[in-house]
Amino acid sequence: MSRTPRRRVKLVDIATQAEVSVATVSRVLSKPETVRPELRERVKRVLEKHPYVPDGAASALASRKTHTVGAIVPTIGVAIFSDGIEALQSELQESRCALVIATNHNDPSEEFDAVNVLIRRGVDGFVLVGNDHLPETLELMRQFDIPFIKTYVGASDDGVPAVGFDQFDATYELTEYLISLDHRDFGVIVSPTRFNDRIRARRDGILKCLEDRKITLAQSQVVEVPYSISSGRAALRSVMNSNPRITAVVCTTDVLAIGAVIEAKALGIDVPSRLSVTGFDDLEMAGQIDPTITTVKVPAEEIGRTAAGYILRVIAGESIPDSFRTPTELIIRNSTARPANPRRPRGRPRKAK
Amino acid sequence: MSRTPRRRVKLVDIATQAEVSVATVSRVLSKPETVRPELRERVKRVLEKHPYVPDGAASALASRKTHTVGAIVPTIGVAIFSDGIEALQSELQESRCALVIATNHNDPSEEFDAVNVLIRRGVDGFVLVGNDHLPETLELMRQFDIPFIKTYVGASDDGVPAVGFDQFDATYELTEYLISLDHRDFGVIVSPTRFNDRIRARRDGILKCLEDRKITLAQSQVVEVPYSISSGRAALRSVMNSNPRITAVVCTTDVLAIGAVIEAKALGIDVPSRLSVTGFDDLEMAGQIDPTITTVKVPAEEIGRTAAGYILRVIAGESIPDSFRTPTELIIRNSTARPANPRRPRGRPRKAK
DNA sequence: AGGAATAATGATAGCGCTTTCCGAATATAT
DNA sequence: ATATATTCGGAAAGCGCTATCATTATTCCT
Repeated sequence: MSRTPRRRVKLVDIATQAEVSVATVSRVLSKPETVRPELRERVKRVLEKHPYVPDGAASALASRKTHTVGAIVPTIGVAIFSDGIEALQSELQESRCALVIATNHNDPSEEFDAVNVLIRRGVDGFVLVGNDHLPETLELMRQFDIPFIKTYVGASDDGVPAVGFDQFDATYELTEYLISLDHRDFGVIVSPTRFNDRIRARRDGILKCLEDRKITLAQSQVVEVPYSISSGRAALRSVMNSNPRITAVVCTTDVLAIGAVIEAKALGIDVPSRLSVTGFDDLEMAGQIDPTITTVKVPAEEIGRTAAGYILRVIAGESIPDSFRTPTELIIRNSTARPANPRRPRGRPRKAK
Repeated sequence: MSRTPRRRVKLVDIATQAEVSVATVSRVLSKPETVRPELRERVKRVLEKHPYVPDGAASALASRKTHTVGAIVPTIGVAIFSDGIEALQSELQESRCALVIATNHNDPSEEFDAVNVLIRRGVDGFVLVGNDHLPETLELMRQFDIPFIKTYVGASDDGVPAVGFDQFDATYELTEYLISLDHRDFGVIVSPTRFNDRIRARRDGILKCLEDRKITLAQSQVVEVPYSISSGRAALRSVMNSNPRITAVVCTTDVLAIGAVIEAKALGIDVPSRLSVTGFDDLEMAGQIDPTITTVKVPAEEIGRTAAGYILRVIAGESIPDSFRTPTELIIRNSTARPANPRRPRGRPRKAK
C-alpha cells in the first residue's frame, strides 16, 4: 500500500531518464518505426520501469485528436441498444479508441445537449441512432467538423452514412407472412412513436402491407402504448375488445408481445390456435416463453460492430459507402399459426422465405 | 446549412469582442460572482451571440479537473446495472459532470485495463461495482490520486466508501422466509460466481441460513450455471432430478428463476403448490410471468443516484460516511407457498416481515 | 572520394485554457 | 485630506504533449 503521493511521471521524466529528447519518447510511443531500434529499446526499457500513463488532455490539446467516439442512444436499458453498444465498444477498443455513451431518452433536445457536452469533452466522431435529429444538432456537429453516422436505420435520408436495416421492410415482410397464413383481421400494438422514427417505420410497414392487401383497420385496432409488459397486456385487452374477430396481433417490440401473450392466456384466448401474436427484436425471453414468440431478429451486435469500423473510417477521412445493411431475420415460432376459421380457407399455406 | 468551415471560436475571440481579457471571460464562465455585474453582462451578451463551446482538453490540462467520472460495470446488458447507470448519469449531469462508462465482463484484468484507459482519458473519480478488485487496480487509482467508491455492496472490506446493500443478508432473509413456510428440502441455482463477489455473497447467504437451521444439502442440489433463461431451465431439471423431494428452489437472479418456472411448467411440476421458486433483482418480467415470482427488489436506481452524490463529495474532498445502505425489499408473489406435505406440518405459518 | 539525398534526433513553438500575481481603482478608516 | 484595506481586472506563466523545423548523422550516387 504505497501511499506515495509522488508526482505523476511525465514525458520529460522518461526522456531525461533515457537521455533522449521528449520528442523521441513521443515518437517511440506513437510512431515507433521512425526511431532507430537501439534508441527505441532504450526508451522502452525506461518506460517499462516507470508507470507512465500519457496525459490524454495534453495530447488532445496538442494533436487535436481525442481517440474517442461518442455514442448517443435512446437508452441503455433496452437489449438491442446495450448489445449494440457492447459490440461497438469492444470493436473500438481494438483500435485503441474509447467510447463515451450518452442517452437521450428519445428526446431530440436531450440529444442536442448531449452532443454539446460531448463536443466539449472532445470526441472525434459520433454514432447516432435513427434518422430523426434536430437540424441544430447536425449543424453543431458540422460546425465543429465532427463526422457522424446513423445506426439502426437502413439508409439515411440525407447522405449521412448509415448502418442497420430497413425497419419498414422488416415489419412489411412480417405482416406478409401473417397474411400468407390467411389472417385478415388484425390488431396492432405500437410502442411510443414520439421522437422515434424506427418505431414509426415499423408501424408504417405493418399498416402499408395491410393497406396494399386491401385489409382495413378500425382506429381502435391500432393502439399506441408505453414500452412495458404490462402495457402490452392492457393493449391486448383493448384491441380484442374493440374487435373480437381479430385473429392476429402484431406488436412493434417483443416486450409488448410478451405482455400480449401473457394477457391472452389470462383471458383464456389460446395462442396460436385462436390468436396469433408477433413481436420484434428477438429477446431471449421471446424464445423461452410459452408459447415461443414469432419475431424479427435485430442484428444489434452486428450493427455495433459494423458501426465501429464505419465511424473509424469516416474519422480517418476514408470514403465509405453511404449505407451498410445488416440483415434481419424472420424467426417463426409457436405464437403464430393459421387462424381457426380463415375467411378465405382455400388460400394454401405459404412458407415464409 | 452553413457549410462554413470557420475556425472554432475560442476564449480569446470572446475576450476581444467584449473588450476584456481572457481571464475575465474565464471568470465569467466559472466564477461569475467575482466579476462586476456590468462587465459580466457585457461578456455574457457576447457569449450569447457566438456559439462558444469551451475546449475540454485545454481546460482539463490547465485546471487538472475533467468534470468527468468513470464507471466500470460488469456489463450494461443487465437491468440492475443499466438502471443504476441511467440514474448515476442523470444525477451527475445535474452537477454538470459527465459520465464515461466501461465494462469489464466480470474480469478483473479487464477492469484494470479500463481504469488505465480512463485515467489516461482523464476522470476525477471512479465508481466501481462490488468488493473484489485487483490490488494493482486500487494501487493505480491511488497512485494517480483518483478517488473511488464501490457500489452494489453493503460495506467495503477496506475502508473504501460503499453504496448498496448486503447481498448476503438479503438472501439470508429470503431463505428464512422459505423456511418459515416449512420448506426443508432445497435446491439452489447459482449464476456464475467467478470474479463476482455479489453472487457469491447471495449464494453464501442462502447456504448459511440453511446451515444455521441444520438443513443439509447434497452437492448436486446446488448448481452453478450461466446467466440465461435456458440455463435456468436446465438447472431446474438437474436439481429436481438429483432429489425429487425438493420443495423449494432458490435462484440467485430472476433470469434463472424465470427459466426455472418455465421449465417446471414444462415438466408438469406445479409452482407453487408442488414447488416454490424464488429469484432476485425484481425484473419487470418477474411480476408478469405466470406464476409471478417471489424475489428481492434491488434498488438499482437508488444506488446510482446515491453513488453520484457520494463520488461527487469524495472528489470535492468532503468527508463522507464509509457506507450508505440502500434497502432491499422482499417481494412475495405467487411462486412461493407452503409445501404440500411439509415435513413438520405443525410449524405455524409465519408472516415474513 | 565528394556531394546530394535521406534518415534520425533535438530544440521549441504552440494547442486553449486556468490561475497565480500584481497593479489600479475604489472603499473605509483615521 | 492622507493612509490603509479591499476589490477587480489584466498580464503572463504554465498545464504535458505533438509537430514543425533545423540540425546532425548516415547512406547512396556518380
